[in-house]
Amino acid sequence: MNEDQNKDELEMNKDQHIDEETLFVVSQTFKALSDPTRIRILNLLCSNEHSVNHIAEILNLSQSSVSHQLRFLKNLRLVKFRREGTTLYYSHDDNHIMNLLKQAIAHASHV
Amino acid sequence: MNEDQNKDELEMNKDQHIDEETLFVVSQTFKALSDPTRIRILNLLCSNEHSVNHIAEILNLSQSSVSHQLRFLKNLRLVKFRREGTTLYYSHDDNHIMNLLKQAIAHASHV
DNA sequence: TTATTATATGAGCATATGTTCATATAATAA
DNA sequence: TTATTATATGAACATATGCTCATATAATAA
Repeated sequence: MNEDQNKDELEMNKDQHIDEETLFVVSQTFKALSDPTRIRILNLLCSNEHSVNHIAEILNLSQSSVSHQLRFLKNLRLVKFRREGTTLYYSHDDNHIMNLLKQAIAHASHV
Repeated sequence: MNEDQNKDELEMNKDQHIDEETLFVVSQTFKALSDPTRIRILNLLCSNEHSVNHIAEILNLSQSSVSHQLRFLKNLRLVKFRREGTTLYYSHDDNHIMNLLKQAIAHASHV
């Protein structure tokens, strides 16, 4: 990572008008992270890939619900999957957003 | 900031069960950041404090809508205000969350 | 006091969201 | 082929959300 570039970008957007597209992407991204089920799924995929049924079992959710939420996350390119026979193994696909989630969890867990 | 402590905290929550309270706080926090209107308000408060009417004028929103959203943000302690006569000047009140927002905007604005 | 200015609030409404249920699809095995 | 396993999908439903409108409240001025 280039920390200087990052710093400049943060500075650039300081109190500046946000264009429509950026506003939409940011709101959609945070919307993805605003639901407890999706947070639990992403947190589970933080380190390892998991199949749909495995996610459902571990988190005590219905297969349908997990599948719906994974589709949601995949549309935003936050997760990806690989196939092995009839099984799909999902994993996270956006290190930057996963890092935001980790930061928020760390921040919240010691409030 | 203590980067080592931060790193340890991130590591600690890696692929670990999130307790209910943390899950709730994290989801609420991201929910606050998931609405375009609230993002625009927080972005405006990023550097300077502003009165309710000023926010409404600049962002072309109704006074009522801004007031409702500010109440929402204040309940989550993301903003605070000071009084001057009949005017309330709002400002941001959580550097960590503001930083998450800046990161997301920076990330989205050069996709 | 009354009037004015700034903000807060509750009700109502249209839309969005997350879940369940039933069923469809896809890959593989028999 | 048919059966099985894993996953995806659409409809329906209950709840949540964000806005507007009308009005209430609070501080100050006249």
